[in-house]
Amino acid sequence: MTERVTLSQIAKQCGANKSTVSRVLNNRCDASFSVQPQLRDKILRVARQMRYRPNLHAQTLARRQTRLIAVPRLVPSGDSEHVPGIYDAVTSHLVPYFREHGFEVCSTYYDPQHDKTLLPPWGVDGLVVMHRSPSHLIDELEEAAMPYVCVNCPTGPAGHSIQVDDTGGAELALGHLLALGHRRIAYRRFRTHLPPLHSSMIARHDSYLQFLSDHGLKPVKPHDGPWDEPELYLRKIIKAGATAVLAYDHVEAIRLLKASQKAAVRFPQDLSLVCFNDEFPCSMVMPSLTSVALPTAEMGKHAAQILIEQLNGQLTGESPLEYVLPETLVVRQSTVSCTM
Amino acid sequence: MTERVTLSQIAKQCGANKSTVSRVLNNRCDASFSVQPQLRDKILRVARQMRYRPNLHAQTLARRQTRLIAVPRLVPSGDSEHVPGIYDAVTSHLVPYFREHGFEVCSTYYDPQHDKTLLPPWGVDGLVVMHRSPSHLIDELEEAAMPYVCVNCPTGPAGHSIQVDDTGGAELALGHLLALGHRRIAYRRFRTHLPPLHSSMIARHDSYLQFLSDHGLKPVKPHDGPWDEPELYLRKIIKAGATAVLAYDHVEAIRLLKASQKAAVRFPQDLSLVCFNDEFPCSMVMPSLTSVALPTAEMGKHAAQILIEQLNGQLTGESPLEYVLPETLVVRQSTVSCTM
DNA sequence: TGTAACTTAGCAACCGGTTGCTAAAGGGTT
DNA sequence: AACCCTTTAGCAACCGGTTGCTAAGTTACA
Repeated sequence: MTERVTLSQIAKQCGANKSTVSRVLNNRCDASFSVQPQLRDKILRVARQMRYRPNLHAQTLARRQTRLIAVPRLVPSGDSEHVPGIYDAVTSHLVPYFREHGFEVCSTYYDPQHDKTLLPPWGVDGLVVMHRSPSHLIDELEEAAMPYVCVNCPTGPAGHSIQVDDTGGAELALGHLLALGHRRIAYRRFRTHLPPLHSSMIARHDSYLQFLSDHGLKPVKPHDGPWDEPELYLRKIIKAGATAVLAYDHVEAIRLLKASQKAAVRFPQDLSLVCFNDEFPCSMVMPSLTSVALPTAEMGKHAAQILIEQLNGQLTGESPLEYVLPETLVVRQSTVSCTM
Repeated sequence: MTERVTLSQIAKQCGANKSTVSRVLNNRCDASFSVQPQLRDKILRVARQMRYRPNLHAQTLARRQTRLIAVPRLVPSGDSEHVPGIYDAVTSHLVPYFREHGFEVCSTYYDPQHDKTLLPPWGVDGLVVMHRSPSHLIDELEEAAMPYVCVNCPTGPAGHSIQVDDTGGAELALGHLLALGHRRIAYRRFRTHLPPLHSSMIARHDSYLQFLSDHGLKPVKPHDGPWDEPELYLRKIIKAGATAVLAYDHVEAIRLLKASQKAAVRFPQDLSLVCFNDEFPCSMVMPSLTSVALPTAEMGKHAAQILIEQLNGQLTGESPLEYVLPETLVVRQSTVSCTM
């Protein structure tokens, strides 16, 4: 770390004591402290001249609070292509809100392979967790009494969380298809053989089954079990009479789009397509994708709000908050009336 | 900040002095210090039992170094859709490398609207800058003698940097088109009326002009000046006889793809398409995009390497390093032989 | 037995701020 | 002039570690 201007240096310059300088710069003019305008101005001037920037480590040590929020980010393992989820969207809404309230935000990097904690080695006042994390890591947060809020991922027993209503989103999407006359609706699951990485993998699939059952429809196979390559999957569901597909996310949807040529399926004429996650490039592909938008702005804002309240001690004693935010449907070109 | 176990508490538990505990936990057994195995083990055991985690702020203060690297990230302004560049790809390669060398990495958020510095308010040992930043911010880094390395963006007079060879990349792309028989090659500029946000906007365009000129070809208008909507742009270049397009980035390319229907152009039959940035979803759109891949892994690794060497004082006195890394061409479906 | 040399561990200052408490200076009143 | 109150500002301890130096205890050797 490069050497910086310190309080004492400023104090010496001004012929004052560093405690005075500290109080002036922090505007600590309570009943027990005051300065003459003359000295005050001099201190402020000198500090600006010397480009004084307080050492946050020292401040943290003395104040016992950092006003720093960590947002752990998953380090992508291996050389897999970076596929964007909603992390960035939510984070970008989180940051300004925290800043308005005097908190800084930093992303830390959590590598499931190596890291044994979500907590950064430097102190923070709180965390916003956006990835499903091993429960012992969440437990650790609670043991350490570290304020945190989970966004779109499972929380611990005492943790507040922001969830999205995937069931409602699925209903919007499926209702839309139903209204367009579709009766044979398939579900395209997430691209992995691994056990569910995220609760949405279960929620979206379950909601699919529930909705169909509620409306007297039968699921189109395959909707679970082993993962088929896109082309094979399309052939299977077409054979099974599907006229529409609900995809786990935009990436799956885009892969289906791509496989359509080989599988001799035309979107949307032969098959309508809806997906979760209205993120790039949903609006830019051809046909543009009808998709369920997660309320990323709201998620970010509420998460920040809850965490700030926690930090201000306004949420003690209450039972954990769980906000469930609605999703919305953005209709585009990939869904059309059923012609079958 | 929640209260944590401190050195002194451990020391008291062990009936030892905190300095001894500190040295044991940090394995400081130089010539001037040693402990009996018995005490050593006890300290280690108690520390583990009490789940001791050193306070990094205190350590930083005492050691005068943080072993923390900041990677500023642009806060997207307004509600614009998050469009991924290569930031994430590079960062994900940066992190493991730094960690292997004992450094932690955090992303900080830089908001051009409000922030007057790239430096986070807490101390860091160095920065990896990946966004074109106002030059006075870079100057500030140099004045503060803060080690930094710029990746794919302009650096200050004394700053090391990692650049990519956009000219080479353009030559690969254009050479590929040339080999396929294309002679009327258009260039699709970045989607903004603003002055160049990034040097690549100039470099790629210039390289385009240079290559054509070198090979006795004429640019297809419009390749600069006001930005046209994708559809209008396509109509214009088709009218001008274009058989291929080089796009500034994958987002532009995808937008062109989308506009093709309205503009009555077929990719790749009527128009071949190459773009810079081989990122999601280049391989997943239809037709998949022939694209120039930036060496994100290499960029991350070299950036980390240079910064670590700087931090170790191995790079003093030398003139600034500038690594220029080659780009590679990934040929996919969007480019075919010219049939005109 | 005295002493040099080595091992083991503690003292205390320091990193750069913050803050409770106290002291000095200034002003007003009796 | 003595006294009290208020304003102004400094002293010093503290936050939780790190580290140079020193002290106590052991062993080795003359």
